[in-house]
Amino acid sequence: MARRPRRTIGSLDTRSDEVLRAVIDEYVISATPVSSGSLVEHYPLGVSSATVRNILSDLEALGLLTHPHTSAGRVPTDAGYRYYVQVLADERSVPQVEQRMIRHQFGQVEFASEHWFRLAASTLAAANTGTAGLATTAKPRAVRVRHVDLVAVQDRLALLVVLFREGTMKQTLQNLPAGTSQDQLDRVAGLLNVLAIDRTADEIAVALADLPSGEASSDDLDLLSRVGEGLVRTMREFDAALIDDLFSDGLLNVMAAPEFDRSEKVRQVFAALENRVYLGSLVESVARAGSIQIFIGHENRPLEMQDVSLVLAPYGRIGHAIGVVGVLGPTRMPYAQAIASVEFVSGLMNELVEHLYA
Amino acid sequence: MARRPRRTIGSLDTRSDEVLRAVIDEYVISATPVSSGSLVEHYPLGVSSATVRNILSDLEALGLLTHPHTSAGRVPTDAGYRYYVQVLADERSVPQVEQRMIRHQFGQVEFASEHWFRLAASTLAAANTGTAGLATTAKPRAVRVRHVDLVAVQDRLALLVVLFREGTMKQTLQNLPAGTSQDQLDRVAGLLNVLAIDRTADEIAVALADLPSGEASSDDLDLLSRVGEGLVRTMREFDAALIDDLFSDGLLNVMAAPEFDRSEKVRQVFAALENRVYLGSLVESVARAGSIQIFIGHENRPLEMQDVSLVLAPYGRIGHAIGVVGVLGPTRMPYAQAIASVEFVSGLMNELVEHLYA
DNA sequence: GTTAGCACTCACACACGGAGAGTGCTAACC
DNA sequence: GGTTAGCACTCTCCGTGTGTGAGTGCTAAC
Repeated sequence: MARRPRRTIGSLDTRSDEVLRAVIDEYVISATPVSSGSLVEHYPLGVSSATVRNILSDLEALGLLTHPHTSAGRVPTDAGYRYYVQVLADERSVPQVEQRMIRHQFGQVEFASEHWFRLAASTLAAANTGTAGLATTAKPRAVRVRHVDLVAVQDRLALLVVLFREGTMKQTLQNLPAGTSQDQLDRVAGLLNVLAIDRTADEIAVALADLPSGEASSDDLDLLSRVGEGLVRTMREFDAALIDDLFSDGLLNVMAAPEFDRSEKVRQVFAALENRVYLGSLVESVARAGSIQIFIGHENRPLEMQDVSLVLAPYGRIGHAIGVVGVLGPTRMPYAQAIASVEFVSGLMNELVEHLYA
Repeated sequence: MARRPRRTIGSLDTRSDEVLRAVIDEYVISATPVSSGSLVEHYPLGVSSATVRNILSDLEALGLLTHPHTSAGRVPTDAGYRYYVQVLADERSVPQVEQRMIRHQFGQVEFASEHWFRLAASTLAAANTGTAGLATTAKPRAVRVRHVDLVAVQDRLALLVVLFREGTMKQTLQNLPAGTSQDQLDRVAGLLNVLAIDRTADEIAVALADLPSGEASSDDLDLLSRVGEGLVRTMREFDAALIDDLFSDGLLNVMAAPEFDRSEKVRQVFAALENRVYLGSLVESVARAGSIQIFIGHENRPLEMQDVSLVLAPYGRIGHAIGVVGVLGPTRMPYAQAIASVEFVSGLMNELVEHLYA
């Protein structure tokens, strides 16, 4: 299972790889520039610190590492992380014990999708120190109606509940003419079901336009077209959104990272998360790729997000509803672990979705 | 309309009041200790800085102000803010123009309650610089069923939709025996409606226990008691929660305040907001009081919240669903303005709820 | 009671200096 | 030729010292 294309960036020699891996692993833990000395001390490189220094300066020349200042250790660049992710990261997986624990938790939870998303987010947050977990609901392209329901809430007001074939649902309040009875609502709901079932917003709009109108129309038909329009509006609104709902957990973990000790930085991250347009575009591209995608630091367009990385994987069924789960953290993030946990959780969500809407 | 009990704390003389008000007003703007000099310069106190210094030291002796250090200006204490809020704050109200604008926005928004809460939160965030807006959904004590619906989602799975008399709704997925038809679901939904309507969880549980059971039970009755149990569970869970849903906006504004420039402080605030237990207790006490309540700094129990203040007002109908709207900010907060905007928005929410569930 | 004057205090900003960490280079070594 | 020991060099960090300015508290005069 070649998860990621390996060696797409020309590989370095083995020892350089080893040193780079050691630098990144060490830096991810310590969050301070790593020196040649600490490398030979903590990693079995089998050479002296002087040799390591030579290698480090080569890696720096390649743009994979930098130097805060002359007498400081080395820090990975975004390119360094990219190389690490692409070539160096060991393909690990979530330990069986944890897998069982997580599966168990998903089993425990009330059989309702919102809980799953929360759980996915919190599982991912817990699985990686210093990162936040993200989960979007599975967002279909153009939803089709499975079932429509109308319930009187008050004299001039009804709740319109729509269940979509793709497994999500929406509800909105609809204004009614005065004196509409629940009986009439039931009749109209029946008509609307026949008219709307298995159809998209556009198709329903066409069907509504074809209704006999004008003089010959009864009260029921009037109400039908009125409620139908509300239905179409609701569906179009839903279709237009790039992300339906976004659950996150562990943002506090991210704030705890030393790179975010000034609240100004934290603000940026939060502001970025509220930037649904960019997140939407990421979801889009992850869905299109159909596999786990990693966005590192400056690879993110918005300036506010150039200090963070995201590891995102799609779940759901292509052509149907697709959502994304993943983690967000500082660029200094345990990528190997993050990749493993994101892949596991997205696989799990896949199973759940499959099972639910088979 | 005596909104808050005035002069419950023994009043100082007029001039001391004026100076204290000036200190607080100035500090809220500048966020730096205010000196006697700047007071005489910016406020029409009609006395010299030496006199002001005397008054300041009196106010400090009373515990209403402090001193970061000898040669610094004065800073209000929590007690100072309390006195300000209780006695000094001018009873202002939101300007007519803004009121109209806000009403207009509420009118524009889709007639669905979730939007209102979001709008309430963002309105409150926008109305006060440096504070966040909060809104909880109206949470009834013990909900009663208005209508129940069952929709097949998949072979062994149905969506149970419950609409409560109090105006909220819940949905959950229910496991079914294999081979259950929508027809049967419709019949059972009919039975369940008869059994559950206008009843609380406990009452429904009793009614379910009274069902003819054992050998004589048909498939429908089996399914009814099964789904009924799910309904009771859902309702009990909902009843038990202190807060159903919490919307917030403008947390970024709070982070921008100079007192929160180190992310450690910000973390505390966020952690506190995730402490639903404490927030629930606040909501409880605001609901019981039936009027706007202010919680200043150390008046908050959790350590993490002793640097923030909350201004909260209830809305809804006592004995029915009650929710809370308000703002959260640093103790250095424009209280007069916050009070005005919170009272306006809670009034507005009241109107909306009244209109909806009259 | 109010105010001018003044001594006193203290944070803040800045410069200085030593210590320590870590590099880069060179020359010797294998 | 790659590897390594040795060493000079650089730069941050931290503690110390000092001057400056803001602001108070006190006193004595108004």
